[in-house]
Amino acid sequence: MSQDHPLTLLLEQLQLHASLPDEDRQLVLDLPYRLRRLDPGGYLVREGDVPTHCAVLVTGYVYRQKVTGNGSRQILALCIPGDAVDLQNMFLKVSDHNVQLLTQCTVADIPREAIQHLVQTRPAIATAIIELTLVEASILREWVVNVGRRDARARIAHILCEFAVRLEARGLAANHGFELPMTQEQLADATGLTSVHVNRVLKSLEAEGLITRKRRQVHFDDWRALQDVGEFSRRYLHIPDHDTLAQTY
Amino acid sequence: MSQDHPLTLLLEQLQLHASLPDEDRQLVLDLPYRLRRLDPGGYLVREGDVPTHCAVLVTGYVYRQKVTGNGSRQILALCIPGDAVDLQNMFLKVSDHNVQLLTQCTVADIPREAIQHLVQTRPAIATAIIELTLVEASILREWVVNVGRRDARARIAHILCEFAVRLEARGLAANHGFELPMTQEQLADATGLTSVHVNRVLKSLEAEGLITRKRRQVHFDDWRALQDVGEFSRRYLHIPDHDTLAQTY
DNA sequence: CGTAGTGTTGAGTCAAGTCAATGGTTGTGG
DNA sequence: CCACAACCATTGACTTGACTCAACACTACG
Repeated sequence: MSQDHPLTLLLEQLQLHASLPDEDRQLVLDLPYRLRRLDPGGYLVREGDVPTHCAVLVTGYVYRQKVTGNGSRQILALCIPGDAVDLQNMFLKVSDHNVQLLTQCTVADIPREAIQHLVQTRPAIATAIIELTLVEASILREWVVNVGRRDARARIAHILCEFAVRLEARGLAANHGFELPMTQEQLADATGLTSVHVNRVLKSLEAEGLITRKRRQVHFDDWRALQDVGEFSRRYLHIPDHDTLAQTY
Repeated sequence: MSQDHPLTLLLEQLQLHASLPDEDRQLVLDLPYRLRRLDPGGYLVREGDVPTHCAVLVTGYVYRQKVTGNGSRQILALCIPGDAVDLQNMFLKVSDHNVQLLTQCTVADIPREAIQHLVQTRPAIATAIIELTLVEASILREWVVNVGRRDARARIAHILCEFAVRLEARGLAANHGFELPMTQEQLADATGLTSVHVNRVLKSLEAEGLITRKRRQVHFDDWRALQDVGEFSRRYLHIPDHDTLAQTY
């Protein structure tokens, strides 16, 4: 399995809970795909679309979002490299939300039929996809809690913790610090706050010595305290314990 | 397919997007199960559990919930008859949330292995389960929007609309009115509000002629207006259009 | 008929929002 | 290399939707 095959991270993610048979592994890597390079702010999927491809994120970040009647936006999820961005659209007819680029990205477009065929013929892959989808649902449940029942400090601390642990688990973050490519407005849209208030909370977290910010770089000066503020527990991410990298958190 | 087989509603739900082969249908109905009757307030699943069965709701309602550090509770989803309550636990090791009974319920417990075996051997069933899971994720996304970006009036209107349409789609609600078996406190926990505020909002919706309440019975006097207040659109529920009952909404 | 769980109401408070201005950074083109 | 533009971050003053606290009313049920 060559390290620079664009679907390597996807394959790793599919094997997070149980490793696949050799043959299945090869079939995933043999999936037909076409690489695209896209700029920040653009859309990968729009609500109401009837897509024919599944985009797998190779590099960069995207987020899922919905816009409400009064024009405000809610960010629903962050996708990191290796995530299959529109599994929903492979199996449901119409997209129910938008997917927008956070950074410049490389995505691999895989035809809908190729994925469906794998699911039809490879039970282990079908199971792995079910698991992926269930983990995504679990994260969404935690977001409902975050936005519904935590105050601004806890919301922001929590989302910082989540992002760090997920990146770390996929080998994409340095220890106790990472590049957070979100503006404060995007952070606000992810936490159900306003950008003004996000700013105040970030500054207060920094003033209290929990984090340091330099550019978009965030460093955790007191990881334990930040977890406490955000009531963060890794359980809902369903990252297996044998993943030693993630254990450093 | 006998109408009073306890798994009939589950089977219908699995076939919401594509009908299953006859053989698969029979295999679903032949799943081994054990019926249990449980009282309101009890727990079906607790966070941290390692369950061995999948509970399918036959009658009654349950909800998913999580409790935060300061003791407040967030309701994450409502399950109605026909829902497979712990699919997550069939494929992930540990439960990440609690499931609590809203009303008295009858549940059918199906052994974990029986479900997994079906998924391994019946591609059409695996696909149907993926679809179910994706719809559940879509509903969760809408809940994040609801709690993150809508005011109290809209949140409550929205959840009333959702519940009504889902019940209707499964043939469980009368036209433009239904039994809402939730206390105002539970409604508050589902919308990220307090019960006091829920009370005020419900009264104001009633005063404006959008709904009528009698006991726990809710009637929609102005369905269109209620949808507008809640910015409700059925799309995210992914209920196929050919479902004529749901069309009345 | 008492008790426990809900629902209802009012008064006062507060976390977060709004509005509006200022300051910093980055990138671009002259 | 500088000037300008666009975008983002920061700050202060003020407002407000929702919360808190606390009392009281209703209903169901043993």
